[in-house]
Amino acid sequence: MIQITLPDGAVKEFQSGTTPYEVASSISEGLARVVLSASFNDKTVELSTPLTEDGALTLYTWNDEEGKKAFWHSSAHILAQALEELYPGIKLTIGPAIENGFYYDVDFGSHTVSDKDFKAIEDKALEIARGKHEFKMRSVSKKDALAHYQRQNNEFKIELIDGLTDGDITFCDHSSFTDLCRGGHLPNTGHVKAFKILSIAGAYWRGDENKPQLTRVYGISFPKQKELTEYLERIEEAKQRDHRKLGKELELFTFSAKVGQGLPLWLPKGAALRERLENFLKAAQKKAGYEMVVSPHIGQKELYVTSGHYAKYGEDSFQPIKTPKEDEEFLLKPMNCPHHCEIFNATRFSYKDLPKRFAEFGTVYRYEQSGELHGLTRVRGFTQDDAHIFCTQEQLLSEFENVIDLTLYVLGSLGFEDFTAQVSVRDLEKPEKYIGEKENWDKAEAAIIKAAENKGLKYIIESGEAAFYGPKLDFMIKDALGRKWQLGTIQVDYNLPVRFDLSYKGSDNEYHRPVMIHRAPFGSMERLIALLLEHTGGNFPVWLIPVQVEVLPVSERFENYARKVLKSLENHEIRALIDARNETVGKKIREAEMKKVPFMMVIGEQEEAEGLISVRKHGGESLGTMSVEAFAEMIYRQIAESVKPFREV
RNA sequence: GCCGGCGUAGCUCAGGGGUAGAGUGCUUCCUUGGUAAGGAAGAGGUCACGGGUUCAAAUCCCGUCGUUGGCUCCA
Repeated sequence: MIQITLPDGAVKEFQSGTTPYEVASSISEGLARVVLSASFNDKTVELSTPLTEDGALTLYTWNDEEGKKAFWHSSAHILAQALEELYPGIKLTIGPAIENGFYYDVDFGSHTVSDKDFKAIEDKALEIARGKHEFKMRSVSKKDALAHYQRQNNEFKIELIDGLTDGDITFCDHSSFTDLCRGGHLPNTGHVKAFKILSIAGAYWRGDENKPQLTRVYGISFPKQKELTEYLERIEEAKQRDHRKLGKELELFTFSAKVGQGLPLWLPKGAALRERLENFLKAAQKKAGYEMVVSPHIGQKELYVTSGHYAKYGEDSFQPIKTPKEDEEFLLKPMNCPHHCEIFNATRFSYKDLPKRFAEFGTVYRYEQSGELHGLTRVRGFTQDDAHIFCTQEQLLSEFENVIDLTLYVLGSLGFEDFTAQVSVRDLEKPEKYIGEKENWDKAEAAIIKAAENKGLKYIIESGEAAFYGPKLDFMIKDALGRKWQLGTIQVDYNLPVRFDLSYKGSDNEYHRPVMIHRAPFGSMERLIALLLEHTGGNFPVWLIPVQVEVLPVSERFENYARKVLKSLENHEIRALIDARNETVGKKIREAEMKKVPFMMVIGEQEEAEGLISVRKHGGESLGTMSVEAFAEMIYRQIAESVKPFREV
């Protein structure tokens, strides 16, 4: 007999050799119907794996991440079988479950797959699913495993098996299909009732662009058709919040092929929005002890050779600008740091002057690969809300913590509650990617983690995500479709101070090297506004929204009074427009609603007679009639409540 | 940069080897209105660009540019 501990702490006794599925059945018939996978002593097992020792068993259903993972992993097997049957001779590589669905990377040989093939693949997959084929794991010797894939000429699987230890190799069979697999499946294919191919994409073998490119087939599957339909509807809804769509509708920004790829053009409403955001941050930075500086858009090539950026990115950047003078070359600035280093160098500072905090909304230009450009989130010209803090080693920790405070204040004020704090450290296996001394990297990484700990920040550590000159604390935010983007970033840098020979006079009358913190709470104006659009669906908070009020005269007879109201609103610093077109009120309201204007003022006979305004909120709620002054009071109060000033330093 | 999709009126999109379509916006007129679309008329397109196939190309093929879903990259 064996003792099985269940998640609720209950201990039950079973015959040795009992399977997790049988345990589920013993608990209830209902559970047995919905159980999808299991883990035993924190190791993934099949539901059919006989348990032969005491241990803790967890059963997973569709409502658990682990259950979904098994579901989608199993679906990847089904996809692979379907592909193999439809396109004989293809080579399978890897096919994991992902956050939403699964994919399989396949070498299709000479066949080109396109969306026209999706239907056939889906039909075949569903046909396989309906066969209720059991997933069965079996151990295979390394020799047999290699022989299996040598017969198929599948160099990819052979490479995978080469990296495995003999004795640890398992295959999974279902129907007539066999795949190299670690396990974690559904009992059988019959659980999969809905199956959809989402897209295909090129993907490099092992994520290395120097290796062959495979075709990645993305799919998703569900236990019920209805859930697939709902999933697809959610995707469609998310697309309604796409910042590229909203930016066009709300007249914030545009692109022009003539101006160039990835170079946004800001329309009046968008430019004014940027200005409000800049002023918001400037006010907070002023309280936090920052000083604004200004640096030019270009710098001599030598500047970036000194900083090390030229060696790292020179080839892949906008190429140097020539001048009439021979051998003179300038680069469009791809970052502000070197300029700020020279600003620091312009003055001899004593330890009593530090920290120096130089801030600039600096526009930079980076030649991003064409395939990387994406709306406003990845562009070739963008404005960083940049600042560089030059401080002593002793000040580093508290300065870093202060920047965390500022960043959290900024994110909070803008309503970004759901972010991931990511400590981006170097990849210890690829030291060639980084510059600087190991001790300094150790110090810098330790300082970031310490600061995050002190601030009680919940963070994750990502290796290999550091900048080439130093580690970072990045604030990652998801867009409408769940893609993660880096907004705020705080970086510790021991390298540029050396390269620019920065120093300050210490209390010992000796020169010392300052430490540098790079930081941008927004990240960039462009990306911030993109994410803000996707998070709010364009319903910005009142203090930010381009048009706060639309004045809607009921007919031409009331246009004069409506214009007086408009003037009065403007005198109260309220951003208002008038819609004096020859249209019905209903139509004007509808359009103002669609433009997401938070307040509408319908102006007719009654309002004019009383000298008041009647206020309708976005969404339909009526606030009744009031004076412009009373309205202004209300809106001021609302703004004051939604965006509080940064704490005094 | 690589793999796939897409590019038709200002915008959203349908169509598709035989003289270019809708809705919306725009202009003008009628209507003078009360909280999510009042009515009529009109203007507006080298069907992204360049080649090719064909009696005939917006449509099929190739290339370029732009865009988009991924991969790689992201100072």
